[in-house]
Amino acid sequence: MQARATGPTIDDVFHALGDPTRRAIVERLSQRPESMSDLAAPFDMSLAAVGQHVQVLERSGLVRTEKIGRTRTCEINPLGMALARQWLEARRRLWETRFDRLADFLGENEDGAD
Amino acid sequence: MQARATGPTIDDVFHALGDPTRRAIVERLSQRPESMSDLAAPFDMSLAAVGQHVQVLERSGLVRTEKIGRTRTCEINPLGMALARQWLEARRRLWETRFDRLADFLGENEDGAD
DNA sequence: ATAATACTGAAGTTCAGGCTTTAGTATTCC
DNA sequence: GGAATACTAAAGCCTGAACTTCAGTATTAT
Repeated sequence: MQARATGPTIDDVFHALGDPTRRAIVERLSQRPESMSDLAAPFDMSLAAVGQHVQVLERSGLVRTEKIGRTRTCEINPLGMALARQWLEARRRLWETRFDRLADFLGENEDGAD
Repeated sequence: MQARATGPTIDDVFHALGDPTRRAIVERLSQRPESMSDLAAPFDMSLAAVGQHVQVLERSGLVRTEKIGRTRTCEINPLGMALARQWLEARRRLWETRFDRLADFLGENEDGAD
């Protein structure tokens, strides 16, 4: 039955980044990959809880994991970050072109043009 | 009593962007400023609910509003977007330098290059 | 002045999501 | 083999946050 054939959505990404613990995990993994236990150690919560956060991050394309033997290693997945960045950039383009049009409008009605 | 003297935090911004309705609001406002009512119209929820979302967006620095007469006009505030973008960029720099160091390591142990 | 509009505040309801605990499974060590 | 390690799945608890409704204020229109 192959659920979740499609990749992560923008909603997945921003929902994942909305939680401070998950952002902290992303920050740590931005520096180096880590095992589940090492990753969980500094947090004031159970290993299981951190595991759940990692699952959310994985589904959102922000983290990639691989299990070797009995340890699972987690590392950053650029895909999720790219999705987030693209969304922000797209919005920025929109309101910047709005400002440009405003500037054009002000510009052509200024001075002795025409 | 002047609460909230300090500006919006990263947590405010990403929490705000974590909700799909609020992202939809940001998308609309990226195109043009709108009154509360106009903004709320297309959403399948009460005006009050949209108003609450706008408050969250305002506290997070993603939206700016101004009340003139009895209508409140909402528009994008670049500050929040900038905060989000900065956070993403900072993480990206981290793991990219990690990759660079890896590349350097591989490079210096390869071929005769120096 | 009265009515209509455009919000705004407050209180209550509901539910998703973050956490815990417990009980597993798979792997490595001795 | 048995004991320790490293997760993982499942169940339940609990809080925060999203939404509603309703009542209230300020502004504009007639």
